[in-house]
Amino acid sequence: MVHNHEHDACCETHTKVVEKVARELPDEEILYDVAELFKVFGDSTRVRIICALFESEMCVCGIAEVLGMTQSAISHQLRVLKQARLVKYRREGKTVFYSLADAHIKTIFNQAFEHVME
Amino acid sequence: MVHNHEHDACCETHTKVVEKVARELPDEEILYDVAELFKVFGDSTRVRIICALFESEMCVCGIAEVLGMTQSAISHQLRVLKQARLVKYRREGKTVFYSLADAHIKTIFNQAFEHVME
DNA sequence: TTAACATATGAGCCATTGTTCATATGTATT
DNA sequence: AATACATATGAACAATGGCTCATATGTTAA
Repeated sequence: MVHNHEHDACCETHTKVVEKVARELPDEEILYDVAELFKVFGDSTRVRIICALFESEMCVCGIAEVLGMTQSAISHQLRVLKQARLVKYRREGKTVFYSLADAHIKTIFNQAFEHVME
Repeated sequence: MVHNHEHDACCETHTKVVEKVARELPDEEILYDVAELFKVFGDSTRVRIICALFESEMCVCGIAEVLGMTQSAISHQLRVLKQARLVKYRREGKTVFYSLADAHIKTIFNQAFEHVME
């Protein structure tokens, strides 16, 4: 038989906790946005781009050279970072320089580094 | 013609920056692990599970009830969180209680919330 | 040991996504 | 205007990933 947990013993017992947690959980929409933000961070190419930009603003082909990837691949990923408002850019002649747009990024990444190095 | 950026004007001009950034970029392996960590955070179901566990330890079917999802779906995601060493669990009879295993998670999530709410 | 409950897991399906390739857009120089 | 360089973008393909369904494992009580 397929499980139906609406009225099983375990959840009956813990109804108080379930209701409390359900009440205090942040809005669906915010949780979705947080997941979307982490999704952007959840790719090693984008992580490497962000870490490169921690050091200095860079042009697209500069980033491509540092990471050993094609200009097209980098440009596509910069688009993702741009849409998430994580990078900003300025044009200088033919060249476009990208840099980080948000101060929270550094804090988030520092904590992440601490976690993976423990 | 296919672009070849090994010796173009832009990267010639910015060689200094490229070399500096390439030198200071963290190890490949660490950057990969950081991306893997964010990948785990980059799903709204897992974000909701983590936020639920911020409030209280919970059993699997309790989490399933709070999120309105099947026990199987939650169990699969808890496995991912377990493998990333983000949650721990204790058994009490038939029930398994999950809770958060790492203090960095709270800090990372607080910063993420601040970013999406600005 | 049999039945019932709580959780875990493997296979399969559908959707998402990162890269490549080709090409378009934008800018400066001649 | 024509060429060259820097960047952006669309289509297509392969790979990844989350959920469902069925079933297995683990635990307790009768």
